[in-house]
Amino acid sequence: MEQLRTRFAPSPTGYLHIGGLRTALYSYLYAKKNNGKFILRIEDTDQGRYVDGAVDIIYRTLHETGLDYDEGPDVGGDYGPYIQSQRADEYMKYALQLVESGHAYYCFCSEERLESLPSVNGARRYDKHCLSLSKQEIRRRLDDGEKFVIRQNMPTTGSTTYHDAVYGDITIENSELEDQILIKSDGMPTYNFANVIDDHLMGINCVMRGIEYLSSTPKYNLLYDAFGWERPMYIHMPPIMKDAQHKLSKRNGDASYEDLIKKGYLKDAIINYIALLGWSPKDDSEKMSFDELLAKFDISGINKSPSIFDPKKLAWLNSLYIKEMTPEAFADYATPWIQNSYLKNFDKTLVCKLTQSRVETFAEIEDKLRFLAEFDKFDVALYDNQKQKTNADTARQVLPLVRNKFARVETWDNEHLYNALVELAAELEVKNGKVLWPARIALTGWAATPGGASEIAELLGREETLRRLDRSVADLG
RNA sequence: GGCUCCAUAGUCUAGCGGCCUAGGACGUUGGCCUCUCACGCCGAUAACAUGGGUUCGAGUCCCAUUGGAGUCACCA
Repeated sequence: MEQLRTRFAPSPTGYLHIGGLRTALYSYLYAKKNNGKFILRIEDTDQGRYVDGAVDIIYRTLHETGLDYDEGPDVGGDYGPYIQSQRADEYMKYALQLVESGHAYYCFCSEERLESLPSVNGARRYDKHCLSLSKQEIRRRLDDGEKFVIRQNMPTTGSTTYHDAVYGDITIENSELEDQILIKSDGMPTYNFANVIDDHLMGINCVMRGIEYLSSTPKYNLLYDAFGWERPMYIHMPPIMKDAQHKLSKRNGDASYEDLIKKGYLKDAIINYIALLGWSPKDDSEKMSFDELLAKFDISGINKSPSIFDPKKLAWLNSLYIKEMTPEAFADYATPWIQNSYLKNFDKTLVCKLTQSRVETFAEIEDKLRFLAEFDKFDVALYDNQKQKTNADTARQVLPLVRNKFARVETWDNEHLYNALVELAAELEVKNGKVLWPARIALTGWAATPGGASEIAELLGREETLRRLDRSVADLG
């Protein structure tokens, strides 16, 4: 059997979007599942939209996420070059072949004439005006150096049907098809044309892409037919939405892969989550490693309807990946966030210990412990706690004793500090909560904190702990 | 607007005529655990868009309506 060859063909116009990444993911998974090849091709036929550095982002993101392509601009291959602007010469040749066979024709129409065309149902349609030009006239105008484009000559009757692996059979009336431009007046091919030529030349027999191409696929097929080439297998996928009405897009400032990484999402969680957007495994698996994804992926699990990107679920998945990291790995990954904030002045191991099970993204670490850096006067009502039976009055009695206990603690760590507090409670013949609660409030001024009084005291250090205790006692009057 | 496609809870989804008094997950929420919070564990909440068919039987098939998406560029 012929080897499966599929490709990811992005345009270097900026960051790699979540939708694009998912397309690459599915293509990669499907290719690998079938012992096929996954190819990267850069579609830069529109110089106007080229963004510097965008190509590098594509390479980097794909490699970082493990979507290693077998052939591509930076890794080579037998079908290169893999950048369309470097294959520019090829396209005209094929377009001319189509002109020769009558499947395409020269068009000299001016922009003004095009704009004057009547619009039908809200859309202007080219009227095949130049199709009737005589050979001599075309020759003459070409010799005169007139600007031209080459258009595909669509049949006006009949219909075109094709099969999509996700959406099934799709039929479109040929009369709906416009004589689209194949070669632009600057001599460059349009995306649609270059795509077909390159896919064929590169032996691509499986095309996976977004649903936005579903309705132009008949045009592609007509091109394949005109050349007498075999049509590829098509797998279109539904869009990823920001909400019910809007697609996720960089234009609206929606998160790209890089943004998510910067916010502290793990690449495994991102991949895992987007795999689940529009696809589901046969079983009920949710959290899946890359290898499990590879084992379970199947195009029959691809959904037909658009799915909305849910940051909450991504965050949940991310927290799962964070929790399963070893403390060392977590500390390692958290380093940039810690180093770039007030947290750099605190014990990293302790900071990590208190936050690993409490954050969904690394960016949250900073917020969770902000009381370490900011200790302002707080409302004494915080000492009120029904369950522990504490309030400002009980705090006033207990806090000075806590201070004294702490002052005498020799080894400043959680265990000793905790024992000191429990000991105090025992001496006073009260429940632990009666001293633990006010102690924590007095040290932080926060109703809820990661870790308890002793853990926070350990993090603050002896000096700062006693200082805060003194101040809180003073504030109680 | 024309054309194409889609339609299970707030969200992601399972379901391919009887196993569905619709399953899983996020979220929300009650409880347990607990030095508060978080984690973890146990429970709850909420859906087959509507109307017609077909069939002994419909979330599953057909049609219509409604809603949504995509597309209609010398952009990809």
